[in-house]
Amino acid sequence: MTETRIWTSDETERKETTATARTEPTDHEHEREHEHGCPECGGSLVADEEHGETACQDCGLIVEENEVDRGPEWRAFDAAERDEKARVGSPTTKMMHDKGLSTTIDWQDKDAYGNSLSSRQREKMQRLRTWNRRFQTQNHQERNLRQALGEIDRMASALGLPENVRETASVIYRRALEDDLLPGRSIEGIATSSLYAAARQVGVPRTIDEVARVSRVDEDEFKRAYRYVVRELNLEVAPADPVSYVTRFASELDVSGEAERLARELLQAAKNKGVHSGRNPVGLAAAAVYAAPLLTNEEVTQKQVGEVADISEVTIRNRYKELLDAYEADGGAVPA
DNA sequence: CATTCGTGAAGACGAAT
DNA sequence: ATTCGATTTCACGAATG
Repeated sequence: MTETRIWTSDETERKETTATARTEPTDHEHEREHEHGCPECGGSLVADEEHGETACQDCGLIVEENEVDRGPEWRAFDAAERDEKARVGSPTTKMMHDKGLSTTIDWQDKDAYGNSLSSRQREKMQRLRTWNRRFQTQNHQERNLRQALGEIDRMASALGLPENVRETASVIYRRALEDDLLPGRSIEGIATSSLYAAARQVGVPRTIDEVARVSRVDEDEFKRAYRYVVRELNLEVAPADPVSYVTRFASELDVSGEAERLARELLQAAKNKGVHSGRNPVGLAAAAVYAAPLLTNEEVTQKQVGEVADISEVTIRNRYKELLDAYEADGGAVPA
């Protein structure tokens, strides 16, 4: 059996039609590829930047999906060489909905010049179409993914979350998609939930409020979706560690490093005494960040802490006493 | 005057029925 | 689906500095 070379690049059709109606001027650093017309009907192509796809205005054919353009990693010195090299893809990543690979296959058994194909070739095309259809039935899901991953990326940036959180969020979202959790739910909600869960799993949690603020869904829907996702996916999301909020709250309040260290100790003591169970971790962190400066004679009001942590003053009051008690009982020397 | 503290009513949530 | 228990929040007033 002869080896079939599937990486040949000649399905790249490059009709040189005059530049068609682009809805917007080329505003990105890199030049885009679709100045030619639609291969299906010849209609003009429209690049939809938001969804990252290029579609035909007339027949709706999606010519190129997932245009996450990271720029070519090659150089071409003339047109021929460009054609030669131009089909290399972007690096694949889980953050791209189809890892950058997708194809469209015509249903007609004709070649590019309109001639009929041999039976052998027809058979081959049939096989290819079968597979392609499988991808296309996933297409609506892929659309979801594309939009969702974009959202995840946007929110993660807004929250200053590192790359690995986005990757994790992508994985979670994919699982949700595969398990058919989406029907009846909003993409936004699930995407937001994925990100929130990912942040917690990776150990850099954000509060529900923080996440909800950058999300397009309201907080209630977000929470509902989150619980749903966690339950259905059996995600093991340990209660957030209060300590992981301390640094952020402390720096926003400009408390001393000494106080911040003390806050961690308070929380550690609380954990040792088991005072923390059932309580809102954010509340604990807030209380610690309020209590610690008191012990080091710094000025921080409940109100200030409450604002940066989105926790009511009442809760801080209730918590920080418990923290101090636990700290004392745990052997910490409490300065008067 | 601002901040802290305590209280009861009310809402939200998870677990159990 | 409802009920129950615990937690959190809100609103208020009192005490403290």
